[in-house]
Amino acid sequence: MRITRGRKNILSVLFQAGTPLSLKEIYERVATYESAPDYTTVFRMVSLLENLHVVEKVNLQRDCSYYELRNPDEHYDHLICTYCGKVQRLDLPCPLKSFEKQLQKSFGFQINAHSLEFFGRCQDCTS
Amino acid sequence: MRITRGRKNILSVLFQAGTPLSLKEIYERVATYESAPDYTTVFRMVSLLENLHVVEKVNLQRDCSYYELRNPDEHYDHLICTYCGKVQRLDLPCPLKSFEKQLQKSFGFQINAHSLEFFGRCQDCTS
DNA sequence: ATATTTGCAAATTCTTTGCAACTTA
DNA sequence: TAAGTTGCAAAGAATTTGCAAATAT
Repeated sequence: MRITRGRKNILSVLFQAGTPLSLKEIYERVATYESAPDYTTVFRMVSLLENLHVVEKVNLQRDCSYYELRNPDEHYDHLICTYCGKVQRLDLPCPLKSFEKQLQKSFGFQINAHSLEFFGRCQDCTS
Repeated sequence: MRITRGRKNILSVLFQAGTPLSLKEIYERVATYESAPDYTTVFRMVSLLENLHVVEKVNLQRDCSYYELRNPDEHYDHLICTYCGKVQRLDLPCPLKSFEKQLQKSFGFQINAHSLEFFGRCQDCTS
């Protein structure tokens, strides 16, 4: 696998984002760089990164998929404000670790991953 | 709002399902009934029910949306087997109630809903 | 009779693929 | 040069809408 200029730029966009981005958003942001890759290239690059578990798909209950960088051993849960649209990562230790062990025991279900998103109203939209 | 035969049938399919269904699946199942509604009707009915909070959209990380009946005051988390595709409802008290309160306090984020799905290998696929 | 609901066809939008041209090691 | 990568165009698929005909109250 080759590290081309375009790919570096896509990674750079993802790295700077701090919040999940749609393919369209990645494409638009990367378009401001030199040698901007085309939409298909963004799609293929993100799919590749997803297969390598470097990028994770996040479901924001909108009309397309969103993606964010992750570490192989770490993943994020999210707080999604349905009023202003802001998406925050939940920077707390995931509350489901022990629950997952319990599930494993009671149901014999071996858990490899979970997705957890909270929807509501953020501080700015409450006050 | 009128309770037509077609709508009754759609509700009946959802009621009997016990697991989230895609629009296509609902359409196919309802097609075995008398006076089967067309796909668009299924779409519109399910959208309507979703707006009324009678039906909830579930993200199974597949290529389309899935829907299931819910009670106004209750909702389901899911165990999704990525080997055989089986989807089980999690019939345990949701482990996030107290965590949500904590979030409310520490982040000032007022939570209205969450989606929680576990992915892994079910008992049948482990043995 | 009036308002709602339905079916069909077609538009939209997101996602994905084929292939020839182009790079990069 | 040989393999991987890119762009363009177009295909596929899920979702959504317009509108006239049909139906329920």
